[in-house]
Amino acid sequence: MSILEELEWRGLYADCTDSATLTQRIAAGPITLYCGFDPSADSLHVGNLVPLLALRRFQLHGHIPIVLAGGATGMIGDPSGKSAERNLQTPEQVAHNIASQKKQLAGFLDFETNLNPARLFNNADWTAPVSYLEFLRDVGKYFSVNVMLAKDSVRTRLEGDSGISYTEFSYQLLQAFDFCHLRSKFDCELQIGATDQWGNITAGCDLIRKKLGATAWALVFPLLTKADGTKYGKTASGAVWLDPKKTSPYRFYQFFVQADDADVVRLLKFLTFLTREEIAALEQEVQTHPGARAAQKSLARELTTLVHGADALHGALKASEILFGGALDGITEEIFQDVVGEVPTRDLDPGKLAGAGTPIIDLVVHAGLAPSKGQARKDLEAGGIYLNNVRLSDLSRTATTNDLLFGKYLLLRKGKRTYTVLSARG
RNA sequence: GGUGGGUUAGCGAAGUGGCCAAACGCGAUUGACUGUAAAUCAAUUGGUCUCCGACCUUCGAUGGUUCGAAUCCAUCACCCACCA
Repeated sequence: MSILEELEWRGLYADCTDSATLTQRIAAGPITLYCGFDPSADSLHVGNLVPLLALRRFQLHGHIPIVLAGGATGMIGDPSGKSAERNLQTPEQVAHNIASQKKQLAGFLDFETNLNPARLFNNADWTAPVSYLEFLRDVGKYFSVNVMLAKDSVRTRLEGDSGISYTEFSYQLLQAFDFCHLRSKFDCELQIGATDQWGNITAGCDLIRKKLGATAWALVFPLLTKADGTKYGKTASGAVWLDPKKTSPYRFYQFFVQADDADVVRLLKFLTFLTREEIAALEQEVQTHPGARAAQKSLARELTTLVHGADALHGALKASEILFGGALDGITEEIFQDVVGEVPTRDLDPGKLAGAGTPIIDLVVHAGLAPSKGQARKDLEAGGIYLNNVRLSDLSRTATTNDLLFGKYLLLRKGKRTYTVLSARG
């Protein structure tokens, strides 16, 4: 199966500038391709996985992937998919974000192989030295404003209330310049991205044709959305990050375990390297034994291993067992330590537990599980507060030294799965 | 610039002198059921406390009338509509 056929069955093929010639080109031998990543945060999130893994899929098929960090484009801001003008990031922010993302980007591709090593560039390297006058003459001259205005990303903004600044309007030129540069210096013939990048990518293809008289292809895949049409990768508490400091491996694992039945097969195709047969088997499972959620668990296992490694997966599985398993009877301190690492932790003055102890309600507020004592009381009355995984019902209940696990921890829980560990050491 | 209408809790929206911490809907939180699901049902949804009750702070802002104001009056700010 060729890379294009594989993308097709995975549902990753949305559009291509010329699939017939691209098919021929790919059959003829390894192709160099790239995808850019926007440094709008200091970590990648699950939404970035689709393009990143697509690069990896190409590499596995023998092609040469280039990861492009948007050190230049990140200074401007891509208007695609945005309904309003963005605030500019400071150069320090962009530099910081690039540095953090670079490490993550590097983890998904093989830079060491002799055959088709991946490469990583920062577009600031070739964009920053170009003067404004040079840019207008060498790049701007090839663009028709009429065409630029017709791009979706620009048109929706012009039709909306907020308009678009000259800065963001110019964004497509910068991205086109990148593609053109990579085409001439590194023989990069293909750019991939999500469908919202179509306009920016084809701008590059046009520039390459006009300026270099060469061919280049655009290949885009669908945006990762849920069955209800909303954007995938967000939870109530924000994006799901790849950085373990921002989203713990446990939460990362749980995010995928909780995938909807209607989404899980598509997610397996988009985000894992499982084979067609393996995914078909899991799809069968979803239909015959939905309650077992084998597909969700496979998805979560695959991705946690891929992003965080086997050890982190082990910890996340153990923590899940405890946090969803119920009673804490007989657990060892070693296993509990996994939980401590995966759940928010707050310090607690050990003196507060001495003698009569501290009311549970105060601890719930201290742990950040309730915004006020009144709310904490209501949660407790409704049976939604657990100490060490035992439901509490007594309003006047206090926590004392006797409740400490291993002499230093209190495991406080609200509802089914919101936990905080109170650490009373020292 | 003129005339009229509006600004109420996370959002939408009732309330036009006391029974208003403010109907109702959505959202959110908790519980039951369940598959760590969906749907459904129930409770809660300004704060404090000695919590079946009491108190404190809220209805754009400030000041006033009144025993009593989200509600009446004045000024200011912002939004909308129509007219120029």
